[in-house]
Amino acid sequence: MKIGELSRRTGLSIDTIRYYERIGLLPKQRRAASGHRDYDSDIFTWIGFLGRLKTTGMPLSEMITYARLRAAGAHTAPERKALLERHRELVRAHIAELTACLTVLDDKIAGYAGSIGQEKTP
Amino acid sequence: MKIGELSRRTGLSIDTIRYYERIGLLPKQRRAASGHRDYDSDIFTWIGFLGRLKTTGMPLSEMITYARLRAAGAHTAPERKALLERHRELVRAHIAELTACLTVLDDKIAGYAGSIGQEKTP
DNA sequence: TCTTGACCTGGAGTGAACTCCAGATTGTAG
DNA sequence: CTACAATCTGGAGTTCACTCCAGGTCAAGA
Repeated sequence: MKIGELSRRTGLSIDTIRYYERIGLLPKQRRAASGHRDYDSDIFTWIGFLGRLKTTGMPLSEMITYARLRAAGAHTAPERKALLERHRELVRAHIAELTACLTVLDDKIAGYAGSIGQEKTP
Repeated sequence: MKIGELSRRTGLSIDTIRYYERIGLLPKQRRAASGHRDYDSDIFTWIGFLGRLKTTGMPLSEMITYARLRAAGAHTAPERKALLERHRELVRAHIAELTACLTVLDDKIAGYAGSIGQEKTP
């Protein structure tokens, strides 16, 4: 699969894919004779996982750390596990924070519902 | 209250407070004779609310929209309410997304737990 | 009064994560 | 073979949300 198709199928722009490769998030890709990058479908698993990390707010720098550990081999598994566990705690905390904010939003909106036409709340 | 104290009590840096004023998130502040900004404690409510919006991922540009509507008077209440309702939906969606990712993380971590020492998972 | 710390402004600089560009190849449909 | 679409590289540019700086004014304690 060429980069254009990978882009279409992952939603990442072509530039982003090349950028991720440059910074070490994606492996230095094997090239076709033409010099064009040639991907096989294994890449979807990895890109999908990176997407999860990204969605949950992990900075690229930390994903790169993870990618490097992964590339370094099986003996880094404990470190990777620890990294994910730390991240999981952050995500949990973030969800809790968002949930609390949601309540505040609800209250605020409820306040507007009651006061439209003559309100004065912040 | 002067800007230094406000900074200490809100956790926003002095520069950030001035920046927020410049971009219209905080009102053009009344000054003491010295020219120094002079805040009263009403500001905490507003800054606190902005903090909620920020935590939930609202971009500054949209907070500015909200701030402008608020400053324009009570007749903008319906618009503000609609803005918050739209935002609330985004937050809900985001929480759902994070929760789903959390499950993936859990699985991944569980996978590591079972395979440390001889694994080969992504 | 002197000094030190807080505050002022306008503007430049920063880091994160892309995004775009020029100029050169390569691949492919007609 | 021609034209045009896709890809390549290295590097510059963009957006967001701050953060820092220079050069100056103001204030409060010894």
